[in-house]
Amino acid sequence: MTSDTPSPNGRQPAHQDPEPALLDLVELLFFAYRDFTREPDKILVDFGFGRAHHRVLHFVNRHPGMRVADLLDILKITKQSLGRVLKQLVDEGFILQEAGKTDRRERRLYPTQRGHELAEQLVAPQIKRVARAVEASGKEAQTCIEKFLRQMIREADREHVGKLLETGKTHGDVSTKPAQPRGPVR
Amino acid sequence: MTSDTPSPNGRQPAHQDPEPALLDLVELLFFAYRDFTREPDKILVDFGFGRAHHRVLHFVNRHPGMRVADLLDILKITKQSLGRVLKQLVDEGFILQEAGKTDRRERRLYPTQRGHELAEQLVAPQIKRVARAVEASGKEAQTCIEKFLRQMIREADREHVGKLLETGKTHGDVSTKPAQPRGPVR
DNA sequence: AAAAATAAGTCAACATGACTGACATAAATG
DNA sequence: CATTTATGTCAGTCATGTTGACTTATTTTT
Repeated sequence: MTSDTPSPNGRQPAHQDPEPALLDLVELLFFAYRDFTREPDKILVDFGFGRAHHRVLHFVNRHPGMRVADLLDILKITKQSLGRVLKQLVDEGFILQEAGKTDRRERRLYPTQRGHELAEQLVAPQIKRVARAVEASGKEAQTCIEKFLRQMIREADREHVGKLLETGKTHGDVSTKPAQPRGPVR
Repeated sequence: MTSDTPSPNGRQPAHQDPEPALLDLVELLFFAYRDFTREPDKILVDFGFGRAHHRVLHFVNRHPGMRVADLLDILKITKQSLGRVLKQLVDEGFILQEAGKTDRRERRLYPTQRGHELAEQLVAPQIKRVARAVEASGKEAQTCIEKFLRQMIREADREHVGKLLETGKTHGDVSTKPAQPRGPVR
């Protein structure tokens, strides 16, 4: 038994939180994320896709020329799991594969026109939601929100993710030079 | 084709973002959440449970006396899905059910001692992670982070969630009066 | 008191996306 | 030539979600 007085029937009273505001953040993060993924999920249904497809497509769209190994590294799923959704995306013309120029074992991944469009369609409601939330929080809040989210990433990955965000900005095709892979969404 | 000049082979160049900082937030949210759920996931394995169990147990622990209908309402999953994990949690002694005092159709849900302890064990790393991230972002950041996360919740649910967070603070048992249900985690 | 509505539980069937572990192929590297 | 690497694949399993129809107990409404 804990410090709380237990009911005679073995039930437990609600937990007395040492820092209620932090627990609120924990729970708000759940709700925020739940709704953050809702709109894309709805869109995906029409394409017969699921979340996994979104992740992969988002990555590849933001990082044309990304390798399978890079995806595995960031999604942290198994080859099997990735292989299944990737194959579907390729078969249905959303992603195309190409042998690496310098290392022909590699399969470089690129979004097709369709893939690019779907990726945009999926991320649009997420950007809109974030944009509105930032505005409603006061524009100056953006800095601390970004800081907070970065700090939420486990220390071992933090720098890596930082680089991914950077290289995501440098637009151009990366088919010749590996380039750091970058973040998915959801 | 979009405004970007497509490669001759049908590949698409990386997307030129209208507001790169917002897209960063979108992706950081993914990474933050990914790592936010990692530690509880690891713990759950030892109990033969998954994320669904975490959600249900968290709810019930924070809201003793919650009804099945309340859980369904907030988790937004089907009775079948909830039923499966709830049954496991009951069978293995983490949650107990009791007919409502005023309305005996209801099944009021309560954490047992074990359930209470597991819920605490699961939320602990999440609180720790949030606490550290808040501190590293400057303590004054907490306000705008909370604002932001609240605004990320879809408008239709925002007030409801606000109430849930409130009632979660009022500690006591709610077996006689329904009380607003409250937020899960993850 | 009979009828309707509500809370919960249940059945059967199914889809998605994750897992494991072993193995195959092609190509690069030593 | 041997080894390592990048990728793909086979076969099977599990967790968690879905749908829709139906039952039971109980409360509420007419």
